[in-house]
Amino acid sequence: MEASLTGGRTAEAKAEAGPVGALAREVFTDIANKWALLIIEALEAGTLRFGQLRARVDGISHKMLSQTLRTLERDGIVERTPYATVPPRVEYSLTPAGRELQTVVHGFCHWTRYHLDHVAAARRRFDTPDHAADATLSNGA
Amino acid sequence: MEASLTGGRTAEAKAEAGPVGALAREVFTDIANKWALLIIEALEAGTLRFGQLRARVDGISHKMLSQTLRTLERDGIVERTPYATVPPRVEYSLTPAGRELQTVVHGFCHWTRYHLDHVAAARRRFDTPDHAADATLSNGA
DNA sequence: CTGGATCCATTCAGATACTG
DNA sequence: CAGTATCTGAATGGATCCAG
Repeated sequence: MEASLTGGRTAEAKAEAGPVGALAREVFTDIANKWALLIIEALEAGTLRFGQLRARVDGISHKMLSQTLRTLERDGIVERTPYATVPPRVEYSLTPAGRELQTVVHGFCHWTRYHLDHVAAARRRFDTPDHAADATLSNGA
Repeated sequence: MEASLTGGRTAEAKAEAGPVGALAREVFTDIANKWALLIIEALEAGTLRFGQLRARVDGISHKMLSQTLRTLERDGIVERTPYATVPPRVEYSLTPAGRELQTVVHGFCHWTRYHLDHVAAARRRFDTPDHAADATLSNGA
């Protein structure tokens, strides 16, 4: 039985609506946000230092990078390696699980790039005032 | 040349840092949030009505469902089909592009389920007070 | 049933300042 | 350089009420 994650009110869904489902939702929420995904994507380059990451993920703030990295480390997605040098140096890389996730994230980025034109066109259509012009509502039922 | 989406300050990245990069980031942000992903995942079931979607995506509010669906429709990911019946009936389904995205989302959900134990273990380790006990800081460089 | 609008609490996210 | 804490404004998200 494949747990659904969406957690609908079906029979099986109710059965796994316990702490497992809650944890799943929690983890899902941790990674389903743009900063987490962009960081994971950026770590495709291998091991990166804090500053390097900051340069690669355009627009991210010091705080968000730090915060998101901590979340990802906690979830076992990125590995943090501090060196006792001065000035301090900390390197971040993906764990094996993180690398698996990275392939998915990559698919995500690929989709976005590949369908940019499609999206742009869809938006033009949607934003056009006569959006419902040729709709001619299907008289269902 | 593969656009990076993360938009770092590399040479090529700067070259595409125009409206294209901006749009990419915008679209990415639209779909990189839990409600959008959960809705897309829920639409794996095929065509669903508003109420059915609401039942399938556990915990989503009326407002968020409505709002997110509009965003996804605008981006050409879901298709909205209203019927001129009374009471009104509206059906939602994935567009071809949406179905392609769905496979990626599915990988996402799969990763979450498959690595739940790994994450739980990582969290236990991370949340343990003696987190840095056996660290014995690598004396790099 | 679908969907929009409003009000309100919570959270997110950026800027800044400060420690090691 | 890396990281944390605080303060503030913006955005998210939920509850409720109203319209088609």
